[in-house]
Amino acid sequence: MGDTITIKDVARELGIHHVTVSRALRNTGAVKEETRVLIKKKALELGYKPNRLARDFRNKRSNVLAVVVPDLRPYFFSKFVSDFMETAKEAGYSVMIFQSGEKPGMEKDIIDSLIGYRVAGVVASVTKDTVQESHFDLLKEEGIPYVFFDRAPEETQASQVLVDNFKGAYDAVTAMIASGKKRIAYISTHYRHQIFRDRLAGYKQALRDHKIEISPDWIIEGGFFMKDGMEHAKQLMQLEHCPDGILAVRDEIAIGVIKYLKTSAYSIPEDIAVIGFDNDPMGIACEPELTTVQQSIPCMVGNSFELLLQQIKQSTILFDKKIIEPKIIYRGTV
Amino acid sequence: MGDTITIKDVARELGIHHVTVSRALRNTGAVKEETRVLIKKKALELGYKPNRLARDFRNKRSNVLAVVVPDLRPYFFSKFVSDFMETAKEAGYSVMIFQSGEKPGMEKDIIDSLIGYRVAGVVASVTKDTVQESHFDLLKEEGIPYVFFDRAPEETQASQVLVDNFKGAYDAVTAMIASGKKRIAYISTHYRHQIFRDRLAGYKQALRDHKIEISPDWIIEGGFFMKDGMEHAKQLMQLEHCPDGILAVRDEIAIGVIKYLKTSAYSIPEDIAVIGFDNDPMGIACEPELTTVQQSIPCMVGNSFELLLQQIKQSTILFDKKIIEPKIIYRGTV
DNA sequence: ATGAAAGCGCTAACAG
DNA sequence: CTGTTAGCGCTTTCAT
Repeated sequence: MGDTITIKDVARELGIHHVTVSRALRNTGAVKEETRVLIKKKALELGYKPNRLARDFRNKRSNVLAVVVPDLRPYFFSKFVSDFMETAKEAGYSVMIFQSGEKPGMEKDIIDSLIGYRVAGVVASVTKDTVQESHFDLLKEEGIPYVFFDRAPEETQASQVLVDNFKGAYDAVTAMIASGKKRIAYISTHYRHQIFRDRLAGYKQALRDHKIEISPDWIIEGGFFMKDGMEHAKQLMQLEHCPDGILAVRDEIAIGVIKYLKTSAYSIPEDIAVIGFDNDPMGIACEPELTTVQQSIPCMVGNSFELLLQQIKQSTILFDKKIIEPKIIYRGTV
Repeated sequence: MGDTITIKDVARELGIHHVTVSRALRNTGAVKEETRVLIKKKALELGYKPNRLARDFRNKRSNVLAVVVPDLRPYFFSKFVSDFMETAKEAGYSVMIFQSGEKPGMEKDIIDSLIGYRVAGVVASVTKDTVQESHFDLLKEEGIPYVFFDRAPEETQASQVLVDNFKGAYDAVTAMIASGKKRIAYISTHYRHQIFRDRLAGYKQALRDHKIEISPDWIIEGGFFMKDGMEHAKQLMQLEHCPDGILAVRDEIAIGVIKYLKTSAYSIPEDIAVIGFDNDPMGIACEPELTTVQQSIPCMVGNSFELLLQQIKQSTILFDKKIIEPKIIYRGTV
C-alpha cells in the first residue's frame, strides 16, 4: 500500500506521455489502436485503478446518483432503492443513499451534502413534513437535476413520478362494491402528501359514482404502522353502523386491520373486505392473503431514472410528470 | 449556477488569503478568533459549500463508508443498512450502498469501484457463492479497512461481527423440546456460509444433549424464500415419521412452513411448533405470530462500526471477531 | 497520433 | 496569526 498506481506510472513504464494513457483508457480522442492495446495491457498488469476522486474533481461532477428516502426499511422504499441501484449501475452510475428519517431538517442537511459531493442527480421521496421545496431549489441553483417519486412537496413544479392514486383507490373501492360491499371505510395516514389526498378523492368519487353515502365516521386519518391499523379498525367496528369493507392506504396498516378483525372473530372477506396499497410481501404472510393496489416499482424506477438521465444529458431542468397505472392484485381479502 | 463559490471567493471578499479561509472553516490551525468569525459569516452569506470532491481528492481519501450486501430488500439487510447509515452519519461519514445480487463477479466489480472511490472503510456481507476472499485483499493492499457482518468468506481472518448462531439454534431447539416436542426438523438454505453450518451444529447438539435421535430425513437444505419453506414443509409432513417441530434458518422460510401447515389443517403450535431466524416484521403479520431467533441489528451495527472506525483511526488492519448473543422472541408458534 | 502546459479546489508544510 | 508555495491525479486545450 501507499504506492498507488496512477496513469503516470503506466506512462513511464511504456515511455509515453500520461495524457495518452488517459485518452487510451477512456477510449476517447485519437490514439493508435496498437498503443491503446499496449496501454490497457500494461494498466491491467500494474493493477491500475482510476482514481475517481481525481477524475470527478477534475470534471467538477461525480458520477454518483443520490437517492433520498424518508426511511429505507419499508418494503416500498427498499425495493425502489434496490431496483434503482441496478438500473443506475447498468448505466455506469454509482448510488449514494440518504435517509431523512421523516425529518425536514435532516433532509436539508442531506441536500447540502449532495451539493458538496456534486452528485450528478437526485431522486427523492420527501418527509411527511416537507411542505416547502426551497431546499431543493439549492440543487437547481447548482445545476443538479432532481426527480421526486411517490412523495413530492406540495405544488411542486419539479419532475415527478407518481402512481395514479386516484384511480388506485377508485378501483379498490369499486372492487369491494362489485363483491357486494356497501359500507366502505377509509383508513389513511396523517401524512399530508398529495398521494394521500388523491387516494381519498378516489375513494369518495367511487362511492359517489355508486350512490353510496360518504360518512365522515368512516374516514380515519392517523398513523402509518400496523398498530395504527389495529386501533383504527377497532374504532371503526365499534361504530353502531359499522363498515363491511375497509380501504387502507398502506399494506402495513391493512394488515393491522386484518389482525384486529381476526381477533374479533370477523370473517374476511365474508364479513369485511380489506384492501391495502403497496404490494408489500408482508401481505402474503398474513391470512387471508391481502388484496392490494400495486404500484409497479420497476416502472417507477424506470421512469424516474429516465427523467433524471434526460436532464443530466441535456444539462437542463425539466418539469415533467409521469403517471403510472396502478393495478389491483387480487388475493384473499375481497 | 455555473459560478460556484470557493474559498478563494470568500477570501477575495475579505481581502485575505484563501488558506486562512480554509483553516478557519475547518477549525484547524491558528486563526484569530475575530477573523474566524468574520470568515464564517461571510462564507454563510455567500452560500459557500465546501467542495467535497476537491477536499477528498486532496486528502487522498473520501469520508464515505461503503456497505456491501447481497440484496437490500430482505428486512435483515435493509434494517442493518438503515441503522448503519444513522450511526455513520452521526460520526460524520456518508454511506454508499452496493448490492452484489448474490453474484461474486459483481462483488469483485464493486470492490474495484470502492478502491476507485478511495472509501474510508467497508462493511460487507458476502454473496452465497463467495468462497475466496481474494478480492477483499485488494482493499487491504490499498489500506482500506473492512469488516464482515453476518456472512463472511470461509476461514477469513478479517474482522467480523456475527451472532452466536450455534447458540441461537441450540436455544430454539431447546425451547421446542421444553414445550414437549420430540421430533424436530431443520430447514436450511443451500448457502454455504459458516453461520448456517453453525446453526446446523447447534441444532444437532441440542438434540444430542436431549437424547433425541438425529434423522437425516429431518434435515433439509435448499432455497431461501417463502415458497421453499412451503415445499420443504410438505416434504417433511409426507414423511411416515413426521416432525412435530421445525426450525428454519430464516423467518421467510418459516412463514412458508406455516402457510403450508395451515393449508394442511395442522394446528400451530399444538401439532407442530415453528421457529425462524431474523425477527422479520413479516413474522408479526402471519398467524400465529412467529417465534424467532433475534439477531440484534443495532448491536451488530454498533460493533461493525466500532471495529471499522478503530481501524480507520489507527490506520491498521485488525483481525477481531465479535460474537453477539442471540435472543429468542417468543410469540405464538412454539 | 502524441506531447506540453495549465488548472480544477483544496490543504500540508514552511516561512514570516 | 497569516501568507506563500506546491501539488494531489486527472483531463481539456492547444501545439506539434
